[in-house]
Amino acid sequence: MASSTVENYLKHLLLAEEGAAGGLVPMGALAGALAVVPGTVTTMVKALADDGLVEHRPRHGVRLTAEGRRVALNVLRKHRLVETFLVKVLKMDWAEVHVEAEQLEHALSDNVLDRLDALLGRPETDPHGDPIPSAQGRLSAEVHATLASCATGRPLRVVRVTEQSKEFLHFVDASGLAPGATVRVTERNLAAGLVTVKKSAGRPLALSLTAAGKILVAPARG
Amino acid sequence: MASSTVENYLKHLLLAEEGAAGGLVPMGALAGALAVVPGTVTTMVKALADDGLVEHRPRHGVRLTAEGRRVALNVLRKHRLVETFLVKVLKMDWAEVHVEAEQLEHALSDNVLDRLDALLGRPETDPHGDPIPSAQGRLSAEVHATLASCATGRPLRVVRVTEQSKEFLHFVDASGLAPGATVRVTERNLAAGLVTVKKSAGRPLALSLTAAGKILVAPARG
DNA sequence: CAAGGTATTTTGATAGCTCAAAATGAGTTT
DNA sequence: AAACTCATTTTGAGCTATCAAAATACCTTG
Repeated sequence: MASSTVENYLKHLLLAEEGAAGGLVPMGALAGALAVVPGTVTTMVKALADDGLVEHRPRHGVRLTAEGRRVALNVLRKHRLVETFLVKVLKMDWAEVHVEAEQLEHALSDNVLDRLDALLGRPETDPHGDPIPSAQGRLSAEVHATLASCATGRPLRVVRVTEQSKEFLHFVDASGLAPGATVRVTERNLAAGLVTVKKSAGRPLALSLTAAGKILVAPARG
Repeated sequence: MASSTVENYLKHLLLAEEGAAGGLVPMGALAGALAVVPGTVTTMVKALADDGLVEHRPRHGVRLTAEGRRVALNVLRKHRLVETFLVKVLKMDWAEVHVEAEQLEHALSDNVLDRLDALLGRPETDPHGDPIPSAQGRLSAEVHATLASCATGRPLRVVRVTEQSKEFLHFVDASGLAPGATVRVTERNLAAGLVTVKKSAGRPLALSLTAAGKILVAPARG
């Protein structure tokens, strides 16, 4: 069994690979994600490479092997299903479940996982709209537009929020921008780095481009 | 935060104290329960004593301090509530939940614990009939008779099964002796080390005294 | 091309938990 | 009392995961 440390390295590597050029993740990026110093990552990555879980290109970066990816997807599946359970069944605040799932994902057996999945009706996304890897290790790679990239006018449905911090999620919730909400971009001011959005029944709301970029959307009523 | 190793030491110490003469648990007993060598226990217990979680009487044994007991009860509460959840909500086999709970008990926050408790309707016992410590750390100390100690004839209700092994629990289940069942002791043969029991609608069943001693009962319709 | 800057790797240590095996203590047994 | 037995403790070592800080490699800039 992979220790929870190993599981965390692989999970963060998987997350970092999405959108990393060439799939090679720099050691520093991984160190940052795991909140450890770079030297520690070098040491651990070499051990993971010995176990065939990652491929290490010295001084360039690291990437998952097929086997490492398999393990990482299973951990991510646990994480997202646990989050879904905590929100749907235990009625917890979606801003709090990330930290809880961070612990539970390493303690859940595949057996319990599958029963949880069945209880929840085999959901495809978690409360943040993040896709849940299937038991077979398939991860939806749908690409979405963001509130920062959309033209003004058209109605949009929020489908995903790609940031786990409590503060940001509370803000999104309070602004009525959680997944499922319908909004319209009313104004984009790239120079000022601002976009303004409006819910059908609400006052306009200004967002930084950075914040808006974390809110993924799809055309509404498609 | 106590590491899961520390939590395990304290939990097993709590379990071992029940029924230990003078409340002092010999180092060897703890070593056996934790499946580590005695030297390891000596080392760890000294560290726990430094942290004020246990009291170590060298060459005699160890016992929980008030603080250690508080932590241990919280872990035991998590363990038993998780077991209850796994059986009641996820419909898992009661013979399998012990090992699962062994992992999950260390990953569950107090917050999640309380919501789980509420979801389950604040149960007082787990699926094996073991009492669940309250959030305030109160543990029911009810003493029960066992199938090995009861006189023949009177109707008895199984209230608790004090053994976690898969094999034993499967046997108990298959024999219809799970908590809630009603039985009668029909014969006791101390010389042969056997008791025979009978369910209202069933054939007689022979049990060793050892096995019968693990099945706790109360007078039926009392 | 030499000089700098930055990411990465190496080195030396440490904390937590464990084992094997030798040493010790304490209570019998003879 | 001397010898024996058994639990406990001590000693020396190893593994995993971490850090701080020095060394190294690579890329860019002057």
